[in-house]
Amino acid sequence: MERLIHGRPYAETEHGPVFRPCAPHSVLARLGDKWTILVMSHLAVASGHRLRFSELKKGIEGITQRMLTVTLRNLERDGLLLRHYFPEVPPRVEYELTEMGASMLPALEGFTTWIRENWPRIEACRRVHDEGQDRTVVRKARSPRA
Amino acid sequence: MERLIHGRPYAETEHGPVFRPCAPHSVLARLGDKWTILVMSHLAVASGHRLRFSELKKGIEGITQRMLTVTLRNLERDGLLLRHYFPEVPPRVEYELTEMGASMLPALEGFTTWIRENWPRIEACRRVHDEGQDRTVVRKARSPRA
DNA sequence: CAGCATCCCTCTAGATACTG
DNA sequence: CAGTATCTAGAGGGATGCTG
Repeated sequence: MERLIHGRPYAETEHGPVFRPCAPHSVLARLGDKWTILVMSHLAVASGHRLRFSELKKGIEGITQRMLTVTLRNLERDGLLLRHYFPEVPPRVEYELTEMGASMLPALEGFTTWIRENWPRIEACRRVHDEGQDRTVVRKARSPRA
Repeated sequence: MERLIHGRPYAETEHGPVFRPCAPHSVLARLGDKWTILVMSHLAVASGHRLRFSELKKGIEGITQRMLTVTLRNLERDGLLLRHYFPEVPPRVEYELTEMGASMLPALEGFTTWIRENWPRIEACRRVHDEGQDRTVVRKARSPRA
């Protein structure tokens, strides 16, 4: 028996529900990395929806050449991004979201709205929780991350 | 000047758009980790919307005690999860999503729908791309991850 | 039962140097 | 300009052992 809960497929078994090994996870993991969403967002708002490597690098504070390259290659591999190479001297490369890539951000919009609305509360919860931990001993914060 | 694009705030500068240091990223990074969504999904569909530690462990294939504990503590820290401790012998602990936690999965639904619809295409793109790389030399696939 | 503590290994991101 | 190659520090995650 296959059902959907919150858009996720799962099977009902005798031991309770079991969720699928999770195709969504692979996508969420990609989005959860440090630079992917920033790159996609910049391409989405760019005039002509295209940007050169150096324009992306300038527009994204703190990204290194290497990480920009890696992020772009991963997006290209997933079919979310096109790479246009112009063999000039000096070389010019332009990046552009594919149709699928461009359709992803609007699909995410409902969730980003939720995040914006709930973020202050999440932050407040973290502060309260972390203070409660800091009795007499300084402990490592649990995955600060960002 | 502050605007919204796809639900994300950004500022228009003389050098082009600059996105905020990204509150959403911290949330997406949490969701992108290996177990968080599985834990939340199980709690969402559980009868009574509560599960014991051991029930979660049994319901999530492959998770270790340590990772389940870490995941639960992180969710608790963010105010997405409540921990109910019953000082019996042997001890019993039940976990339950908070109102905020329960509201997160429905907010994510639009996006998980997008993922389900586009996942086959993403997979196909990856296969094609990876084959194109495998000329004469076997290279490491770029972040297989899942 | 529901954990915490510890060890260890892998993978990632960042820094740096070099190149077509 | 737009990368690639290499090195390293640190986080994430698994295995194991111990405990209130």
